Amino acid sequence: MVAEPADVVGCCSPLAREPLDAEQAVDLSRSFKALGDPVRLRLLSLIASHEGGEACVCELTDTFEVTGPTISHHLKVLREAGLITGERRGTWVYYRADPDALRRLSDVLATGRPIPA
Amino acid sequence: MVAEPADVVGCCSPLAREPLDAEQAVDLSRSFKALGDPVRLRLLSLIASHEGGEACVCELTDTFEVTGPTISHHLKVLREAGLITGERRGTWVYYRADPDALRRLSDVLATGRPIPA
DNA sequence: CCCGTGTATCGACGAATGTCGAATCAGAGG
DNA sequence: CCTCTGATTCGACATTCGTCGATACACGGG
Repeated sequence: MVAEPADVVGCCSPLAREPLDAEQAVDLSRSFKALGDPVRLRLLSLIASHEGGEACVCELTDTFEVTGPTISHHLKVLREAGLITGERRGTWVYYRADPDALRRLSDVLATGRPIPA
Repeated sequence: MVAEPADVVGCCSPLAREPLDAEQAVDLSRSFKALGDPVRLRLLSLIASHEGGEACVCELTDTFEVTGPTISHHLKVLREAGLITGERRGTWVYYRADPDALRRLSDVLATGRPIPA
């Protein structure tokens, strides 16, 4: 069994407490890289802030200037980074954000502050 | 005067509260992209966790398998993303992490949780 | 003033990335 | 069964990125 990201990083390991080892860094950088594109960041935000916690792809496409295939590509990147999950219901596909994944990344960057219990 | 990132994003605007507009997204994605490389993530962590809150470039170079110019390049990327600042003191250059920048990114990802005061 | 050492910049190159149009797959409904 | 619509995959292309060696810059010390 491969270690989950959560196992590797731990629940409360801010970047500033101790140096990341190479493996942790590779793991985390994959997630941050997924956030390193404006379209993906907006997609994630649209999904996470959407009523009901999920959004249909058809609602996402109209917001951007890029084509459908490009949206699809970005959703795949977010999905493979573990930041969102997708589910098909009939004709439409709905995506929702993974709060645990976001929180994990947030905690890594939370320097200096005590981690809320 | 150009708006600072902190002004654009606000101090407590998580991704999931409301959709990021295009400008915010471009701004934030630049920072996350800087974190989207394993070497840069380890560099940042080494700097942030180093005693005294700062680290000399000479101490960073030995940790990695990459050459000096490459380290220099990654430090530049982190610097231009506003995540670290560099200062020359005599022969050596010392870098330190910017806690505000890290906290700002952390807060953006802190979904659902109340922001600690 | 000239080295020697620590950093940074430059120029180049292969690999990865973002984007598109065309083609394909998945379901719903005649 | 056929077709229409929504979503993904495929193949291609220009751009960006990470890396290196060579070179240039900044200081401190003989």
